[in-house]
Amino acid sequence: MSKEDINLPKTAFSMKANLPSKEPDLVEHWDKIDLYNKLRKSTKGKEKFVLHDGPPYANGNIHMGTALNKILKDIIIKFHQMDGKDSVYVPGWDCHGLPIEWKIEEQYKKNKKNKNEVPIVEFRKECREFANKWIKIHKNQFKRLGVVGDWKNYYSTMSFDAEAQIVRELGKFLKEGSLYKGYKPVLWSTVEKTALSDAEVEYMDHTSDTIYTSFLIKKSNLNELNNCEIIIWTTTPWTIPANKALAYNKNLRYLIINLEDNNDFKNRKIVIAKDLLNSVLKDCKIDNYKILKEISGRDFSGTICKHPFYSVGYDYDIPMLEARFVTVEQGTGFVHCAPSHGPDDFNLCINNGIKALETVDDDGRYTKNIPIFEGTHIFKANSIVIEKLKDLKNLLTHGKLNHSYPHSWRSKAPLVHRATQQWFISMESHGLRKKALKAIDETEFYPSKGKERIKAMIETRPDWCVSRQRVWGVPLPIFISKKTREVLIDEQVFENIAQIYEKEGSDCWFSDDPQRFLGKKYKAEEYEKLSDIVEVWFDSGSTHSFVLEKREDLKWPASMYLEGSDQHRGWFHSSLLESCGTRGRAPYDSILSHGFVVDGKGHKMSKSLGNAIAPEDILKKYGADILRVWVAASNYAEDLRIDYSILEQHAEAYRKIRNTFRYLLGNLNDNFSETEFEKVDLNNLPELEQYVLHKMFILNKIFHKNFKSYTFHNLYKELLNFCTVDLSAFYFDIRKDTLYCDSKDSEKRKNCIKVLKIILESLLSWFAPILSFTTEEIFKLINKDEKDSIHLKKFVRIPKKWENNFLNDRWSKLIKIRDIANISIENKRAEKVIGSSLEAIIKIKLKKDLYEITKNFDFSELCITSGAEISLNDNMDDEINVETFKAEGEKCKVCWKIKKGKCERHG
RNA sequence: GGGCCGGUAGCUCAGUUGGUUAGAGCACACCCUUGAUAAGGGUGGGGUCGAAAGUUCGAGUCUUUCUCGGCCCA
Repeated sequence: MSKEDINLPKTAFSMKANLPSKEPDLVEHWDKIDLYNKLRKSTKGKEKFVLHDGPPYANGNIHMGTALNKILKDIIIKFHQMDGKDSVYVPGWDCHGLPIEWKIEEQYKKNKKNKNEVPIVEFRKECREFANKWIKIHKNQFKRLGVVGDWKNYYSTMSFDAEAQIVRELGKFLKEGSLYKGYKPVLWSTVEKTALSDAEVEYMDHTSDTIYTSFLIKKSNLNELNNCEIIIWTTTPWTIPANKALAYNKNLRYLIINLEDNNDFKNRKIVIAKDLLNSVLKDCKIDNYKILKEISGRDFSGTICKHPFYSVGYDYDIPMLEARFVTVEQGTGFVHCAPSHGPDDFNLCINNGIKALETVDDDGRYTKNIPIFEGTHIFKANSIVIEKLKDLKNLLTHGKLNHSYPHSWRSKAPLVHRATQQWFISMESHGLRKKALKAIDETEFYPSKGKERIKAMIETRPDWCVSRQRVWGVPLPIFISKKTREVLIDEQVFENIAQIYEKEGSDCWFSDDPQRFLGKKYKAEEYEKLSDIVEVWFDSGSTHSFVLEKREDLKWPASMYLEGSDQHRGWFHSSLLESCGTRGRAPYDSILSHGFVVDGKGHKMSKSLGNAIAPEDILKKYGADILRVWVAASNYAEDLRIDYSILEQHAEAYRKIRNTFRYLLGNLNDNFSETEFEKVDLNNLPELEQYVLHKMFILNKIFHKNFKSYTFHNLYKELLNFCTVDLSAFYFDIRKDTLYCDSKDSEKRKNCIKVLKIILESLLSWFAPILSFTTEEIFKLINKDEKDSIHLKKFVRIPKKWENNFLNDRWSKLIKIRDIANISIENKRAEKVIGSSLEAIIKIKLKKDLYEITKNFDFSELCITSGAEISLNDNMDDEINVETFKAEGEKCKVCWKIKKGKCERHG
């Protein structure tokens, strides 16, 4: 007998995966066979599953987070496709916005070009080209990960039809009346008369005037506070005329103090934070005083003060508001709030129903909203304000402070926070908040905690500011009547603008005659054309309108939005508001959010820590399928850890799966044909095969349950355990004897081959969404049709009749006996009595119940020994007892079993 | 600083409404095999469930505090 006479496995499927070099060929293959359109044809007319792509920003190479996001999307899309749905995926990109503007400006700086001398249209053209360049790069990076989608017909927020639709969407808010003009502080340069972004700001030393001034309490819930005065400290005295509120911290302790020095404040009662007593005493040169009472910050709740200029035209209430940003680092433990002149102030005030006003004009002069001081330039106002406070006996002291202060990077002039005209979408005027909260309730969240997260944000968020004073974006389609100062609201105008953009994009807004946009109905000279652009969250929040609604191949609402958990405040949020405002419901049925990619210790990845891994490096070292395994095996509901040792572990698991396939292919000699599962004649199969089919029935059930709840890490674990525990260590090990040593026409062997084919077909379909490359590699090997793909297949349907709980019971008992036999064999092996288990025979003693079930069963096959005897023994402590003995006799040259006589199979 | 979420073997994950000695796979150690062979099989070791306190007959599971980490906000 030689090796040629037994049926050893043979396959072209290599043990070594070589993924980094093989995978790019498969990407090319999918391109060549036009897999995406084939998929569409294959499920044409079927129920659609639309995972609407959250557009990544077209800027910079992809990182692990992007890779995770795209792979997870691809896995889910493939799952639904193989489940029989028409699972459509149109990738998209977010293109407008500041980061790209910066990049272009940086290039200008390098080339010594001045942005202000470049026509806006030309500048925007460069931004557009920049975005296009990155879309191309991203596209290839995503395809390399195995992501299948409509790469030829992707969407972008800068496409002409997108820009047109964004105008139409804004028109809806304008028409409804929920888009209103308001004011919000931005960093402003009075020299350049322009708003500046954070990146254009330089911090330099600056000497500011400081004042301590007082606000008389008008009314308080705490009796002792009546007639007391709240002291504030500020480095911007010129903002005092714009004061609208005072802030305190409820967790601080405060003191009521009676002042007894001989000056304006003699016998006046002031309030300051306890921790700041000494610094206030020192700054204000207070020598004689008396502490009257210590109170809690909470006591200020409901307190109303008077403005220090109360008597000269500022006769409105100044409420005291609770704010966490109040600290005891410096000042008095109270902060004066001018909503028009500070972001903190603005947010606190808006949350308490106090809106910012236009208090200072473009040049830096007080407007008519500021009594007494109208027309005064704010940089000259400090001394005037200080004088006035002194006159009114409300100034404790004033001084100078040298500190770091924002300046313009260009003119080096000091900047101010100034409320400028902005455009807001109201959360309340047309019930947007209510609609959005209802929509959240009607949305399915994976994991479920996402629902609470977004709900809490919607409940408390202020009105949505949708305007920006930049150039790279969709222009706000707003004309204001020069006469009435009213906004022009006419659907025909919006539609006219949209139609122009559809043909040529939105650049023309900045270059063309306004009359073009107004049409014949209105005269351009009577209107002022806005030059603001729409903030980019409105762009991406509108993708559902110009992608889902507009495209024939998609549907509205989407089946799912899937992004990182930060998007509860981002895209999930803006899409919800946009859609609820215009269509009254969410643009998605479900939301899946994933955690962030962190390093092996759970720390965030950063360049400075040096713990970041680039997807590119993983692709080079392991291949995309290993990355896909990492995604599938990780619990995305939490943060996902990754480092090379974790990847190595997953690569190890991958090898196990690969070898499972190799065993199947080897024993089938790469000859594969699909099986009609329903037609499998169970009664003619050996029990072991029936048991394996039962196991597959159960696995299939678990598989679909986990698919339904999108818990892929559990699903993957079940598949892997099936390969390891049920196949490799059990079924495959036992059946090697039959496969290798039985003749090819033996019924038993044929039945085994039949089951191997079933397993191969099933595993290929189950693994295809995850191991997209490897399953395709195998599929190409066993399938003649070169234009076919595993991804065009459906999940196997496991017949209900494969379920066999009787066999399951029986075999779990048999396996228990096998486990005990293995321990016994291992003991003899340790004693060096035997080596291979085929050198052993086992004697099994069982109590009556087990004996009755198993007495006719051949344990030598199950335990891979040369012999096995079973006997009844009811007088044992244990239920099962197994003894191992060295097998006596001749070793069969074919099957290696040791028999006293001739081998019954091989003579 | 605030809000939300999380911490179970070296790693990835299970752990029902609180109820036996906390599970799986991988990794590790030892052994076997050399007919899945840069593979395969067997056996085994390994956890004070982030820490402390509390509720309870009983806590990985409930409560509080602390700690570490993440996201968002300031």
